[in-house]
Amino acid sequence: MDSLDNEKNEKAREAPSNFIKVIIEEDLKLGRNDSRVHTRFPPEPNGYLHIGHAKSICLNFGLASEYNGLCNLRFDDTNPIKEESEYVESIIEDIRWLGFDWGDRLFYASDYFDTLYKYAVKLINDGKAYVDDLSADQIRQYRGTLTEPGQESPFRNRSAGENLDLFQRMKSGEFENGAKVLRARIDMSHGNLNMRDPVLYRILKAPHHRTGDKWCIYPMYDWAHGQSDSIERITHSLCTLEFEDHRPLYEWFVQNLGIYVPRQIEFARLNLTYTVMSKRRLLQLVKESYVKGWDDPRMPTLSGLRRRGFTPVSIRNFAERVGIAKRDSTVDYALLEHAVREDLNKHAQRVMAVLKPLKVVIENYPEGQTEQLDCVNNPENPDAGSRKVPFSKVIYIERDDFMEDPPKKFFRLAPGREVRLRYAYFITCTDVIKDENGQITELRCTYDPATRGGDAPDGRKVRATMHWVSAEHSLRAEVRLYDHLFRKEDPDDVEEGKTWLDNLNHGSLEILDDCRIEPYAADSKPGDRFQFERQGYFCIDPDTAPGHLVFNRTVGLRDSWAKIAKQG
RNA sequence: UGGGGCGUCGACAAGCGGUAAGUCACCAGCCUUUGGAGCUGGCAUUCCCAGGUUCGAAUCCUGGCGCCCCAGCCA
Repeated sequence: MDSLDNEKNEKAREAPSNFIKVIIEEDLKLGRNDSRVHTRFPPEPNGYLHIGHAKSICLNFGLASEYNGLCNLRFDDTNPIKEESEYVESIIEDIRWLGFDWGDRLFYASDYFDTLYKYAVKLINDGKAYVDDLSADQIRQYRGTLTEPGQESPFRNRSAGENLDLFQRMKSGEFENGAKVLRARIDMSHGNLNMRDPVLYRILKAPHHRTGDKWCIYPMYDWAHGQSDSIERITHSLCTLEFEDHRPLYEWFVQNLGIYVPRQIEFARLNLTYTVMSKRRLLQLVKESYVKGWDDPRMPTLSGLRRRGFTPVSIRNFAERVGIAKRDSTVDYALLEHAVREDLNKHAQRVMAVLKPLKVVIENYPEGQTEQLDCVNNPENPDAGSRKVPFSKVIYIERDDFMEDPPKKFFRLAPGREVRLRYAYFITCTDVIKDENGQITELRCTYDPATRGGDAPDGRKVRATMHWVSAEHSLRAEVRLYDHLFRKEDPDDVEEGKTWLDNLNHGSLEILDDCRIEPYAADSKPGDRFQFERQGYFCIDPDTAPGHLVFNRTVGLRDSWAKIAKQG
């Protein structure tokens, strides 16, 4: 291989560029931040991580590794009412699973509560913050509107001494929830509402998952976030678009405090078709039992996708492919599916499983005989080797693989037609047996002993190759098929008076409890992944118990027959 | 006559004054013991619109139009 080819290959493998990399490279070139790149992923522990967070995680950790920098994990735990340690644990597990490592740099905004308090005192002393006695309602009224300026609070001009005293007493619990707040003293007529004397602290007599009962006042996110980044000396604070107009406020804080100024860059959050991504909505789906939990395989949560069978690599590749930009966008769910198929195709063990069994008796096959046939484990990877699969007189095939009166383009089994049983024999359907209702209960076929392994010595061709399972040797299994959680690409596309919940797809879960799988799967463990030949990728669900296999369908194989059938 | 953003193929997304990358989806063909995978080819004479600058504009200027975010003591 010449060097040009090498160069080409390298180029092809390179992660795509984006506007944030351009900014970072510019900063590096100018020697800013001593040429450090230090990012962070700052989740609030009030819910489970979803695929949208994965985009941000891959971005932040990816950038750090690409530029030999560091990425911290920091929990933004400033609201004890909504936050729980259950969530911090799940978040840690999910990020690790995705394949990222923050070394010893696991932080919490609550680590900085003391520092933040001191910063607030400094602002008070500088006449840049004050204690306000207005109620929440009054504060809202005084704030003005989008088009009209706000009005200054009557408490805005208290002396530094009085403010200090009041603030200290807020801290020690002297006042009730909501009685007072600490506000920054900026500009009540600013066009940017965030600059109209934002609240810094509120009184919240609630125990915190880490600081316990130590605090009666808690910092607002806006007050905590930028300073936390500053304290950690984050060079590039990446966040989503809605924080764009908070940036001037964050800069006002760190500049007036005289501390390190991180650079905030905003990018568009991920939206995916056929699902919802807001934590509020995901929480509602869980709480109101529209799904079975945060890790329901239909959920776009990382725990849901994991249980569904997605691999970390597939999610990382997906995150890379969606790109980073500032434009609001909604990514086609098919891109996510493509990413798993791509990974699983290369790595998943092939196995034969019949989802909807139809009994087939091979009349000329010797009664009581069993053969062990050689089957390839993964045609994409010769090193995966092969396995033996038992064949016998009575087998099951897929109901959908037989049609009594087939349309022109249907190549599979039909009366009088010959097809191949994968890795086994050619069989020809000789008889169709039905019950009193006319339902097909069984097929009679003959086989050609000369076609053992699936090749006809006389060179005769068949149009179809079908999967099968020996009735006597197969294992019974439950298989859960999943479809989109919502019927519409955009769940918010509703008629007057309806809500996104009315777009829930009630057929998103289909349970098949009489599936048959070849014995190879007998010892599989939760998380094991397979390709069921001709059908899709499946993984073992944690509900699996001894003697009761449960599979989740991660994603189906692309199905060109389904397309043809649909067209009629 | 509030502020902040954004408009490039059905969906994402490069492009940074030199004549529209790539990916998904889709279509056609080849190949095939998975109607899978793979391979080949097709898929924006044009970048929201209108003017202007320039030899040359998706890129620069002017003016429109459209979409998103902000009035939590949530993050």
